[in-house]
Amino acid sequence: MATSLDVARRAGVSQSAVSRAFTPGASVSESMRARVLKAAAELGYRPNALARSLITGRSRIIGLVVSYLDNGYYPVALEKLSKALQERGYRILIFMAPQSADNVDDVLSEILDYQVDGLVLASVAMSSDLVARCAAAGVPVLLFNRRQDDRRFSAVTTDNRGGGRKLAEFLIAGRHQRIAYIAGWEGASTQRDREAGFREGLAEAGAELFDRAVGDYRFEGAQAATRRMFTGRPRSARPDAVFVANDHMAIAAMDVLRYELDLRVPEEVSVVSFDDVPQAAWPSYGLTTVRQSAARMVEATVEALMARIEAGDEVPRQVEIEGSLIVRTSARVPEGYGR
Amino acid sequence: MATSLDVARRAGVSQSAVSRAFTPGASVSESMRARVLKAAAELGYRPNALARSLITGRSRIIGLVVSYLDNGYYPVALEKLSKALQERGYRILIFMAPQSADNVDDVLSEILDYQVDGLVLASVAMSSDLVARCAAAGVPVLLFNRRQDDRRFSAVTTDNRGGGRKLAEFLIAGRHQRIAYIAGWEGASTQRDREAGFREGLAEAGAELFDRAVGDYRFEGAQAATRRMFTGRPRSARPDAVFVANDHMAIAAMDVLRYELDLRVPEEVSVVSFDDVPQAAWPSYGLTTVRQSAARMVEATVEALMARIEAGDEVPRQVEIEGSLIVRTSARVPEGYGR
DNA sequence: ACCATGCGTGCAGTCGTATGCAAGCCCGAT
DNA sequence: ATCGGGCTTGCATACGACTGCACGCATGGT
Repeated sequence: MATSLDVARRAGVSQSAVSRAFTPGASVSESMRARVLKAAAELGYRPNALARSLITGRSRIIGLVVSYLDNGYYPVALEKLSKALQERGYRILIFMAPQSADNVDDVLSEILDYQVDGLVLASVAMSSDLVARCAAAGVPVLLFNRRQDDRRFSAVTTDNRGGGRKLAEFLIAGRHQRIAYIAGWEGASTQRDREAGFREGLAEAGAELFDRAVGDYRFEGAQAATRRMFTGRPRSARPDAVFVANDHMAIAAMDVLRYELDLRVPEEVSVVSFDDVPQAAWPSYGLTTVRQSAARMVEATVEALMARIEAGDEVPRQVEIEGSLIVRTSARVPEGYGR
Repeated sequence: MATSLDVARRAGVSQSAVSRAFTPGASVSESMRARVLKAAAELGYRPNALARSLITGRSRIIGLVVSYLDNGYYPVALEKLSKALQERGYRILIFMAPQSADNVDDVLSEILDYQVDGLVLASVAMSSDLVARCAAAGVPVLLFNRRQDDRRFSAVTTDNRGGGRKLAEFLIAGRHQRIAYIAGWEGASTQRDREAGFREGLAEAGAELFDRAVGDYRFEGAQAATRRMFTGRPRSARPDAVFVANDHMAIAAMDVLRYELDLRVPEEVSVVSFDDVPQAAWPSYGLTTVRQSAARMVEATVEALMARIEAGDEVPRQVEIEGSLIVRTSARVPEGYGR
């Protein structure tokens, strides 16, 4: 690999000149820049990003930690995030978080070793010890799709509580009598907020949860929860509507209802959920769901990160994006919710 | 951030000693190492990976270029790849390739600036100019799920030709009369190989393609292709079986067949495809497909990369993994293909 | 003719860590 | 007591690029 010194020698200039020719805004004459670029092209030279980062203290790398990629929401978000950051000259160093929360700290430490300019945690929590280290290192942390009451970091979420409430109102309007809930992983703020909003919505109509099970945001978890909830009971003791905490689980639940338990959806059971993953729109499912707009969340994420990294803002931001109800075919549609 | 020099001072030793304490296999006494680690812990010190890479010439970063993340196969592969590399102490720098192949070179150049130790191109092609630069930089390139006749880089693929042939045999055995094909993006080797194998299989049974359309490996492309193929013709002029070049498109095709055209699958039309993405197993689709094992492909990928990076092998490897036919419910099942 | 101004350039030091080399130490063998 | 050898340690330099500083030169105004 050619270095800036090689280029300098070939162009008959100093190494500094080469550096400046590649640094936007540096003080170089046009003729000098042209000469350097010519020599660089001949040698196939490109600046070494690592060496540059070492001295500037900015790597233009954003660390991303993700836990589940099987949930269709995250690939979409990742793709958008990556593109948006790429446009601004940043790259993504990606880490898969192990299930067990203990190891997350180890993984995060490794990321920090790479002097990332920012950290995005997608549905992942972090220990307060690590928070302190990030703060000390001046690395802004952004929680994507997770809230933590600690105000030290930025967070971008959907209005999960409001979304939950909308779903409750929708089901109530549909005159459902026995409304159940299949919960996500209880440690997640999305789970807590969605449930809280849902319960609030029911309570306002004088209703309450008919049944509840936990699916942990996992496919198999949702299958098991559905079976538990619907088998071995007389028809009148079974829910006639279920809010499944996210689309990923809702799809699993619907398939169990239809293909294992021979129940018709939405005629016998209405299913609603949250996220609006691409698969939710597939006609086989047609999930009525609350859209958590990946585009808007990513936009807010990038903006918040750039504010801290480039503008040097000190105060973390907490952004909450509204979720809109998308009415499809998986649940009985009440009057006035025309589709 | 604390540096090795800070640690050295606090422990009352030289900076070299600190470096050695963090370098596995270096010559340090146990007592010295303990002393250093203690001081390091007190300061929250961790070696700066960028500085280390600068001097060792190895970044322990693997560049990954992906084009489609909406096809469920890639998230799965990405997750496995990331985990496997993480275990070996490597991280992934990810890049989304734009649709237009022109920009891929720019993107790749940026990756190379980070002195990656290796490059994985998932279903992405690269110009020969870039190939030369990678070779010059000593960066091994691995084509994932794509073949290129250039033998200079390693490639890991499934036996697409063999898989296509298996599907042809399966459909023939099912006594299908009018067998059609919906192609992927014609520039892709997977597309060419799958089609070639499929045609061979048909030819051996004395059959040939009844119809053909192109879906470009895109969801909307497959929908359009299906409509074109099945509308405005009498029943007897419509295919009674379709091989759709991958699951991602097959799902789109099935939904069009069932929900737009009111055709029953598999009773009126059999659908088979390739990949075995997670969604293929969902009972709503139950795709009969050729499994392209992500686990095995990733395993081969990591192995090939490590051979070149760590063992210093010079010769690129071309690995082709067998694909097995997974029989589900989207196609009529002939005798002997018990399920 | 003089000086103030400003731009363009090179020099040299810096970022944080790794590592060849030589010096120091301890130990056992002769 | 002497010597050789192995194990530790520190010194100094290198990796590749950025950047503050000072200097040279051309310019313009008086």
